[in-house]
Amino acid sequence: MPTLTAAQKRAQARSDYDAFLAGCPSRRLLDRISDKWVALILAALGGDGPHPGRDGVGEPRAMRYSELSRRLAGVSQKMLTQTLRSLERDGLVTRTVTPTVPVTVTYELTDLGLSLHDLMRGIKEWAEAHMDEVLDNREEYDGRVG
Amino acid sequence: MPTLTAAQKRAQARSDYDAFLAGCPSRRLLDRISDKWVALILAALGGDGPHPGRDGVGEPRAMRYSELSRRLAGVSQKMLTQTLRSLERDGLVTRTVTPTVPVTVTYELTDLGLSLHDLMRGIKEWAEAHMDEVLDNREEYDGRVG
DNA sequence: CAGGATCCCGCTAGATACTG
DNA sequence: CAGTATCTAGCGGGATCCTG
Repeated sequence: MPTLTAAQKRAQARSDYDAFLAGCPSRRLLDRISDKWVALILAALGGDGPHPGRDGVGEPRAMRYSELSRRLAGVSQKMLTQTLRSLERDGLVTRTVTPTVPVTVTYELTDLGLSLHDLMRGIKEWAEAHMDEVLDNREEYDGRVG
Repeated sequence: MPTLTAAQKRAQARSDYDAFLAGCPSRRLLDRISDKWVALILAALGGDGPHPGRDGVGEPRAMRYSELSRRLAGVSQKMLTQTLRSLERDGLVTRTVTPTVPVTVTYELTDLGLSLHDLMRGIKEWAEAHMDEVLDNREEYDGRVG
């Protein structure tokens, strides 16, 4: 039997995935990554956000748990831990434990996570950039319909 | 007093929005658009998905309610209607009622919606393209952690 | 055809308390 | 510091019935 490389098998399988189909695994994956905490965690680890003198763009970097917790204002420990675990399981972030005392845990994007971040960053920035336009649209809609 | 153009006001306001902040409106907007139904509706209206002989890329087009309902396999009327209303209110899609009998309703992307679609399409395609990789990662993680 | 209105269940986010 | 464990209220979301 002919041996397929991983890349070949992936190319083969890719055409079989369609998120429009209810039963397709990619539908569930899409659901997982369509999450505000995922978007914000990837953005944080990807180095987004206001940096002094650097106009909101930074390098991907490792961040500690508490650092993330502070950055994602309002996130509960539960959601942060839970989302990080899910991302780790899917291979989007790595979790590194350094046996200091107290223990130090850092999270970092994998290459796979970085590839998603490049897309997700756009979403977050879109939301911030078009906020006013959306607000205007809502006002107009509510006045027209409401 | 100096008059600001809409573009200037938007540029001014943009720097005030930060989805990392819990109270920022853009956080809620990010939450709204981080939704699998939003991703799939935009993808559908943007002309994504398998087209006979066209390798999954199509033109943006108007779609009827029932058409969308069929395309997004497994979506309930409630979620479809609800999501479409939200998108309409935010100015991402237009809703056009044609007084035939029975009535015909079509949805179409606005320019704003189209701009988001360009980003969202990437997410859906990412999920489909990297499904196998993620599946492998999960298997490895589950075996390692158990 | 394209929804509106209701009922209701399940899961999940959030708060709280505890720990290595 | 970086979580785990537990509990609960709330609502997301599906099912169902109805209508212009």
